[in-house]
Amino acid sequence: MNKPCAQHAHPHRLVQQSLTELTDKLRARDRKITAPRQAVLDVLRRHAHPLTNREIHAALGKADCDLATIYRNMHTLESMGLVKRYDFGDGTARFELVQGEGDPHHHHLVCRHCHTIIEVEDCFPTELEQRLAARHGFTEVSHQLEFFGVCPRCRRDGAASVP
Amino acid sequence: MNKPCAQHAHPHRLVQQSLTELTDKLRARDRKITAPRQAVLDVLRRHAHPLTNREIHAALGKADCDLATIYRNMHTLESMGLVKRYDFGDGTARFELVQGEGDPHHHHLVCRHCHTIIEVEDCFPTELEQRLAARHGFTEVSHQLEFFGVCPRCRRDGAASVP
DNA sequence: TTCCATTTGCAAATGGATTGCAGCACCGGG
DNA sequence: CCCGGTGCTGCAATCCATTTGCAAATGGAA
Repeated sequence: MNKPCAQHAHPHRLVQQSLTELTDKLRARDRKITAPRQAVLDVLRRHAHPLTNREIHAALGKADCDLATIYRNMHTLESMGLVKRYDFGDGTARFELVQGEGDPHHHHLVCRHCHTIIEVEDCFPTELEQRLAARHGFTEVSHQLEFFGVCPRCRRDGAASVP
Repeated sequence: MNKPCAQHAHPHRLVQQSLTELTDKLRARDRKITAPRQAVLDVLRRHAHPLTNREIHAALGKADCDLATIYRNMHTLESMGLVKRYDFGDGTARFELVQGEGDPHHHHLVCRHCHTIIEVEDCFPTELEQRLAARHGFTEVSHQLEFFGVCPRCRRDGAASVP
């Protein structure tokens, strides 16, 4: 709670939940098991990094479904705690599957040029968060933290990666 | 650099720069001193918290100018380092005047209901930032951190403040 | 005062996200 | 196994922050 957490924890977040498990979670919450929903969960399941709704939509092959449906489902899944929303400050939300109950939230290190994403297991702010809550009488406190920079590759290639 | 910084630092960020000083900064960077620009700076100068472009626009009284002009100027001022952009995750950017050279960036604690903003002087992540940069070979690293919660007043009033 | 690059106002265009609505599908009860 | 109600979906329209094209207006150096 006060420590820098795992130093060199999982370099990649691996798929840990089967589609069946995820489906069960839907069922447990009285949500209908629909094709679009399963397709979305399956896409998220096989990606280690946050995806935008558009990326999810593109990743759906033949299971294609309406973008609006994806937007709606992401809200649903988020409120159910199955996915977590991240904001990289570029105006589009990104979603990642939550790995079970005690999955501690994490942060990201994003390349400003090629948008490569590195998962960051460390998390300091929680401590600060407690202090702030106490000092200002706030409740239900949470925080959002992301890191930005230029990755080794983009630095080498010059800033010509993404205009 | 490794410490939690000031514990009970300035509860409010005060106006520290005169309009003249700000204007001089524009001049120093070969920017034209125009009415809209001065008006915007003056509005920011007299507000202790981040403002959205729309709020700035509304705050301009007779000095009214086009919203697009404000958007363009905020980009300019940001690239000049005169203002800093903040993202509270609600889809609209907010800007705050940077208090001179060594003004250490800071963060905010925002009420999810009434959107009250509390300036947070503490800043931990810089340390983590260094570690991340080193570990992954990233350069020009920066971070963005904001806290969210429910303020004492909104908790009392029930979640009826903002729909 | 003159000239030109920078700015501005206005209107149209973008792009992510949301919503109204009618039709379809999941799934518990019969 | 079939039926009906509630929840979902597709589609199109809409919202809203932000951006952009363009011609006219304006700083400010010569």
